[in-house]
Amino acid sequence: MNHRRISPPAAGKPLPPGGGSPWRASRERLRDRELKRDAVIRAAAREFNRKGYHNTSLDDIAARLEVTKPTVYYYVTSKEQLLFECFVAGVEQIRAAFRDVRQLAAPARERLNAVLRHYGEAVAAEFGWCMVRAEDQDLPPAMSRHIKALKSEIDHGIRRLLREGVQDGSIEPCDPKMTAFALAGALNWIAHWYREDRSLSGAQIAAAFVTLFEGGLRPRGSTSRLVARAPLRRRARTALAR
Amino acid sequence: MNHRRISPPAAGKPLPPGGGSPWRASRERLRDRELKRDAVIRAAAREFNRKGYHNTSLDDIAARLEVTKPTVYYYVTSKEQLLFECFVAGVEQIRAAFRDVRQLAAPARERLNAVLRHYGEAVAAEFGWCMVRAEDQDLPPAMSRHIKALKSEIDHGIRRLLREGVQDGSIEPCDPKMTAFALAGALNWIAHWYREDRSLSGAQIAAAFVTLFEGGLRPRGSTSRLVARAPLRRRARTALAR
DNA sequence: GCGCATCTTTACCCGCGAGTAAGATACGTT
DNA sequence: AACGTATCTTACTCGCGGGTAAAGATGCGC
Repeated sequence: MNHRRISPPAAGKPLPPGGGSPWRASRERLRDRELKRDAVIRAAAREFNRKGYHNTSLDDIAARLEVTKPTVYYYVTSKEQLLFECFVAGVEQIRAAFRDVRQLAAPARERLNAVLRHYGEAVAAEFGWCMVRAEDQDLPPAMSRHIKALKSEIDHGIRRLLREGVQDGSIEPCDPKMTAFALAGALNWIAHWYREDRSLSGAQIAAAFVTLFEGGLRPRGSTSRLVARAPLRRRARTALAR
Repeated sequence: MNHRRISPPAAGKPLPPGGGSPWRASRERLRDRELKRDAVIRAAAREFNRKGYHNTSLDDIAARLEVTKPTVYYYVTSKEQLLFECFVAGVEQIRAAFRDVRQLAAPARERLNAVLRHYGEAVAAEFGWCMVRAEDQDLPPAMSRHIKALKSEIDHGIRRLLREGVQDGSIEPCDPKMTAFALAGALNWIAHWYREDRSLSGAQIAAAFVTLFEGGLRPRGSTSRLVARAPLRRRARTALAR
């Protein structure tokens, strides 16, 4: 998503022709302010994504918006808040995925897959980096607690779906905690490399991952070709611990 | 691994009783220096792990070692180098895993599993955080390139094992690139949460992950109980895209 | 065209933390 | 004892960057 397409030109309603009440006018102004505020947050997300939180100065963000630093502070109270807002925006997409899926009648594994696909897309999207790489260390305690709560909510949402899946038989029995960590980890990690390698869309990546999660590496079905040709390699010299 | 158990008391040879040549003495001093240098790097790794790279000052590291900042600079030329050394130390463990496994006669999937187990343990260990969360953004170009090369080597090592597995039939056909990303991502992510939740050992986590990677979520074997009881949930209100 | 609110700028402050210079201390060697 | 080297400390420098004060610009209602 390119914020330039959205913020300064402000595609929305070009103020109603009837001329408005004083209230109307003030509401319009407010709307404008929030658009600009969003643009600031988006710009921050982009820069954080490019250079990392600590390597991004507010001057950088301001420059990217072609304004000066105090202007940024006019819309936001601190750098921390900027990161926080990005985080929340990213997480919100995932929470939405859980809400959507709750309405479905499908077995838990399919609902889980749907969530994971949205999850992966969110991580690959605008606020993915902020959502995933934001360290609670960088934020004041109140925000940090809030973020942890949100993360925990998502984590437990996944675990819950896993448990339900084991119950309804659509998921192989497993440790929900470890499994949730593995799934979320694989998806979160997308934020680390997707910046450099955008050869696939977020949706494609998510789909590929879900396929792996579902089926696993070990071949299914006909066990015939399983042992087909394990070529003899050099003699084992080291006993491989564990 | 607790560096206090290792570095200052210096478990190794307590200087040979024969008394030494002047050379001997100077060698002993050198040895001492390198022990201390290691202690510095370990201390840095611990602090980076606790508070993050940017939130850790060299004064912090020095204080942890009960020395002053210039002492740290006596053993190391910059903060960046500190991070770099930690990174390399962590990666080295994983490279060792690849070397070990190359000697094995097992099918590729088993060799891959062995690598992944070592990988997971390394991430959960002392330098795991540095290896995994170090952003190339934080390092000067030369180091950054070096790190990327090492990362790439590991990545391609995994992809190669995947391809070999598909060839020898021990691994279900898959996209090696995406699969490698997923596997490594899940394991890398351990570094994010293992600090807070140490209820399992690195080896246990790695084992659990490998089990999931191998088998996947979808139940195997008898398809009998698969459709057993998918309880009808609320009607689907939203069409779940994709 | 005046006054007021909104928005943006210029010009600053200031603390933190990386990095250093130069002097103490300890110790082995002669 | 006297020197030299390795090690560590005290006491700095200095720039970056988060944050702010206060003065313009812009525009809207009257």
